[in-house]
Formats: sequence, C-alpha cells, structure tokens
Amino acid sequence: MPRLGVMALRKDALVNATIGEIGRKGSLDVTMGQIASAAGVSSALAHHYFGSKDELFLAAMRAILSEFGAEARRALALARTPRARLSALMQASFGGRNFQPEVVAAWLNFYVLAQTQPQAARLLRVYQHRLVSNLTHALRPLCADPTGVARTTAALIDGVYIRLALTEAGPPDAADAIATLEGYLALATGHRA
Amino acid sequence: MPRLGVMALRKDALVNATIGEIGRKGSLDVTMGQIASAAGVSSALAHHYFGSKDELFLAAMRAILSEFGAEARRALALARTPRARLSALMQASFGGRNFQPEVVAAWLNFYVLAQTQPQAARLLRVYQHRLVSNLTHALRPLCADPTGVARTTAALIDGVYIRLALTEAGPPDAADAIATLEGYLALATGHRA
DNA sequence: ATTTTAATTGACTGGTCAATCAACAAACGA
DNA sequence: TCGTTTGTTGATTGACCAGTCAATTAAAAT
Repeated sequence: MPRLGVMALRKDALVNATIGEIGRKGSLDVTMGQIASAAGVSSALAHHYFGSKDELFLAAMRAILSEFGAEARRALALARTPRARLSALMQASFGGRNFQPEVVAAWLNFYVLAQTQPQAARLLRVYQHRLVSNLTHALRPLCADPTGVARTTAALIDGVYIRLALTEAGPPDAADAIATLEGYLALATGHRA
Repeated sequence: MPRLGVMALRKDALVNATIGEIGRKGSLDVTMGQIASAAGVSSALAHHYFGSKDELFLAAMRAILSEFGAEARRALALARTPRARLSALMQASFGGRNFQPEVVAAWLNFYVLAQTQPQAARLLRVYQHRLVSNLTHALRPLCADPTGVARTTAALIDGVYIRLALTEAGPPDAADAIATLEGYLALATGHRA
C-alpha cells in the first residue's frame, strides 16, 4: 500500500478526526483508538505519526488556530475602512469552519487543555494576543480607549462562543452571535456602523 | 470513630475536595482516590456517600452554583436602585469564593462536563437563565432593550471568566473584571453609573 | 532482482481507575 | 453486656487505554 507521500494525507485525516471526535464527544476524553478509527487507520499509525496523544491534540489545536488566522487575514485584506476591519474579524470569528458545532466544542475543550498543557496555553495566548492586537488596530481611529474596548470585545467573543457550546438546540446561529458583537461595537464606537 | 452526623461533614469535605482538585489540576481528570485523599478519607467512602463519580461532580457543581445564588441574593437584598442591583450581580459574579482561582478553573470544567452530562447541562442552564432573568429585571428601567443587554452582559461575564482561567500569572484581579463589566453597563444604559 | 525505505497493523504490556465487597471499629440503645 | 446502627477501609476485580514492537506489504531505488 505504501504510495509515497501518504504521510501528509494521514496526518490531515487524523487531525480532522481528532477535532471531530473531541467535538462529538464534547470532551478530551477520547481514545487514540476512536480517533484512529474515525480517520480509517489503526491506532498504532496515529502513534507512529504523532508520537503521543498530547502531540496529536496540539496538532489539532494548531490546525484550528491557523485556519482561524487564515480566515482572519483573508477577511481583513478585503476590508477598506477600520469599521469594515472590525466586521471582518467578527466574520472570521463566527463564520466558516470555526462555527461548526464540532469545532466550537473542540475550542472549548482546548481552553481546558490549556490549563494543563503548557504548549496548549502558549498557543491560546498567541491567538488571543493576535486577536486583541488586530482589534486594537482597527479600533484606534474609532474610539477613545482602543485597547480597553478590544479586550472587552475579545472577552465577549469568547463568552458568546461558550454559550453556543451549551445551547444544544440545533445549529448555532452565526447571525445572532455577530449581531450581539456588532451591537456592542456600535455602542463602544459611538453609535453608527 | 463514628460519631453521629458525620455524614454531612464528610460529604462537605468531599465536595470541597472535588472542587479543589479539579481546580488545582485544571481538568476533570481527577481520580476518586485523589479527591478522597484530599478530603482525608478513603476512595471507598467517597463511593459510599455519593454512589459514583458523576454524582460527586454534580454535587460539587450544585455547591458552587448554590453558593453563587446565595451570594447574589444577599447582594441583591442590599441594593436599593436598579443600578445598584446590577452592581450587586457583578459583585456576586466576581467576588467572594466564586473568584478563587480553583473555583474559576472548576467552573470552566463544569462547562465541559455539561457537554456530556445532561444533568450538568441542566444545572448550568438553570444558572444562566436565572442570571439573565435577574439582569433583565434590573435593566428594565435603565435601557430600551433589557433582554438583549442582559444576554450580552451574561456572555461578557462568561468571557471575562474564561480569560481569568487562562492568565496563569498570579491571583485574578476582581477589580479589573468588575471594571470591564461596569464599563459595558455604563455604555449600554446610556452613560453614568 | 534485490535491497532499501515508507506505510501499516495486530498483538501485547504495564499501568490506571471506578466500582464492589466483605470485614472491622466504635458509638448507641436495650 | 450485647446486638444494632453508622462509619470506614483494604483488597480485589474488571475494564480500558497509551504506547511499544515485531512483522508484513509494496513502492522505489540500485
């Protein structure tokens, strides 16, 4: 079977399966076996490629974070005004793959992982710092206390996320989440979008 | 050793040990043995009193939630104006025992537990509903869209909480958290505290 | 054609843990 | 004093799981 270059394929499948299984189960309590089956390979192979469960989890986290980063960059590139930059960041936070229930649940669990795994904590801090930094930049021409508002916005994003992870009823409503954030931003930047 | 009425004592000790260990470890991955040792008893006794690990976790959650409820009620009773009622709820959310790092960490983990344990989810929804309801009531005379602002406030509280659980540096700063919330409320209720 | 190398797995191991149980200890009531 | 209730535990069991390893397959390289 060994075609060459299958490694990248398998790694991808395993990382996605990891996110999927964590999301489906809603906890980090998933076995290598479950993940591997979901990816269609043996658990031994998962160990072969990632060395340990921790590293597989970290890889999954990196995948989510970098996907978010890519989406944010893409959305920011299209934004012409500071206000549009803010909306772009909201769109990136609550749109696309970041918003599938699985990913939302996985995200919440990564916060928990960060309490034990120093590497996970580092990854999360980088993400948070970058988000606050982007928000601050966009807010600077729009309000008196850009950093304060940016921090509050970031907290609000996390808060809205967490509520989403809990409301089991149906698919989460991105429009609603974005409306909440836009509502706050409208207030904080002195009305008018 | 068996004085009468030790049961309540041991249950309390076990519940507190559960919160402490979950908080210390930063995850639900604590064994009955660890919890029992922390409470100064055998793991068999923990099973004797609570039946299962799940029920012990639920008891710990109930303890945190009811302590928060009590604190909120106490603070609300002293508040004379709607605006004071809001501040009372902030005080309850970020003050007292609810704010010890252990409890903050445990709280976060209960959110995760709620994704698998239906009972835990129910408990959390009751807490959230009550908080939003209290906020809405206090906000009604203060702004045009009380329920919307209440929901946003609740999300912001959760978001601030989550950030606290992550900033490993030293004891979390209650004043800072409350200031963030008061800042938002001042905006949402048309300035002036 | 044969060696090397990538891909892949089944079987195994060592350890951990929730839950059970049978037994022991001590207060209390008769 | 003796049985009963309440409190408590050590030892055990049964299941599960991360990580290892030796063995197998087949493409690629020589």
